[in-house]
Amino acid sequence: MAGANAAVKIPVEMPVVEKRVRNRAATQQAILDAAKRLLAEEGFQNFGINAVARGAGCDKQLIYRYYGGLNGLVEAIGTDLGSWVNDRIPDDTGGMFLLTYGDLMERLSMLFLDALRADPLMRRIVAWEVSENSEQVRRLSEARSKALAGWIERMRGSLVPPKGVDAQAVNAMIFAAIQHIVLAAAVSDQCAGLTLKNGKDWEKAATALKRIVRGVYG
Amino acid sequence: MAGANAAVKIPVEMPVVEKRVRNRAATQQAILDAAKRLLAEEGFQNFGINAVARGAGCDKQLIYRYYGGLNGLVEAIGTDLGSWVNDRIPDDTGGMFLLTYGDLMERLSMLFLDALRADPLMRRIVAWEVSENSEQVRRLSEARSKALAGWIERMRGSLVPPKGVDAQAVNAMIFAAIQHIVLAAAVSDQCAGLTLKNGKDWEKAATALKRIVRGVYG
DNA sequence: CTTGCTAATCACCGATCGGTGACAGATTGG
DNA sequence: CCAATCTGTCACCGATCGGTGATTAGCAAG
Repeated sequence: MAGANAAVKIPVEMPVVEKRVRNRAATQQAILDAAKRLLAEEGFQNFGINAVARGAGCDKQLIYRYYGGLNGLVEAIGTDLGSWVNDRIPDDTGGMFLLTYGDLMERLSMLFLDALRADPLMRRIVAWEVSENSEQVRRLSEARSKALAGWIERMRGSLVPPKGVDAQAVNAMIFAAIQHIVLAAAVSDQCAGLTLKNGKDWEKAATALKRIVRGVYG
Repeated sequence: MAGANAAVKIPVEMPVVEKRVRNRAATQQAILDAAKRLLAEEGFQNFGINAVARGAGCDKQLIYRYYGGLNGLVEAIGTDLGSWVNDRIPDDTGGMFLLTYGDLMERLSMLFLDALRADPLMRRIVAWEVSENSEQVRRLSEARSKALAGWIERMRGSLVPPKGVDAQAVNAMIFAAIQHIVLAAAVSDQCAGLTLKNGKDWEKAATALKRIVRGVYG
């Protein structure tokens, strides 16, 4: 820039940027936050040590020191994931009385659909899960599925699926449908020819989903 | 290995590797084949100019010359995709008489499920679609959905969905479920707690899928 | 054989990647 | 006050990335 001559010897009296305090806990948190933010906003494609360090505004060496590298950092994200899920998906029944297994699954479907739509980090992780099978993503996947299974179990209460229906397989299909449609919509606003832009589109999707659930469980 | 001393001065009389013939068409095809193979086997993560050139056993410069770079190459893959789909998914009804829309959708679901399970390239492309929104993947996505839509339209014949059902939305859910469950199984042999390893597991998944279809369309 | 044309290769560029060793500044215990 | 420890920064490494001239090598027509 102008005036960048070396002769001036002003000792940078007070650098406008406030000095970074020496605080390990805060730095660790900043790194973790930056990692989650980066993963949520940019996806797993360019997720690496350098990017996280840039995002956290610190040296990448600290990531190695405090988390033992990217693997450890991802693991820390996974640990966070548990509470994350429990914070974002309601545990109660929303004031409804779930009388039948169909009631339960309809409600679970809607809650999961909305939660996933509202959670970019979780979406990126799901996309990562179906794209790679590294150690990193396996850890994340495990944490996610465990948290999810726990939530479902808590919601289920004492309700049991009707006889003659392989509920595990059917539910896997339903959750798979939700995950894929939300992922597809997040990147291209559509899925299998169905436009998913505004709330009205999502209303149609939700209705179709409920119809599917009711078609199986009544 | 043994005997690899540098003193021997045999002028490599006849390098075992046969000399590459000067043949533009063949080279172009080799590049395209290598690209498809790489994408199918390694995924889109490490899919790049250098990797394709290595796989094709030629210089990357030729990819720029013949395809105008990676974008053009991906476009060529997309063009291939159309015939690819039509080759791999049967157009007939398998000797069945599809009397109802439910019959049709059940058959389409099974065909699509099997086709996707058997086609690693298509799987990688689907995973790519939900992970990124670059120009490249958009081209591929468009080619895929167009080929798929054409196939469905051809199979549909004159059958129409029952009144009172948003078939477009429901079918999007069904296809989303198939895609996600196949992708998840391909990388981790499971989906939403459902194990998907052997044929028996897939039988259960197929049954669940049919039950869902029949639940909606009867 | 010579002359063009073109297929194909080589060499190199700057940028970025993951990873590491050395060092500087602050804090703390003795 | 000194020394050890901890936090943070910097410089550098080799490898790989996408991308681009310049060059070599084979083929065919004259």
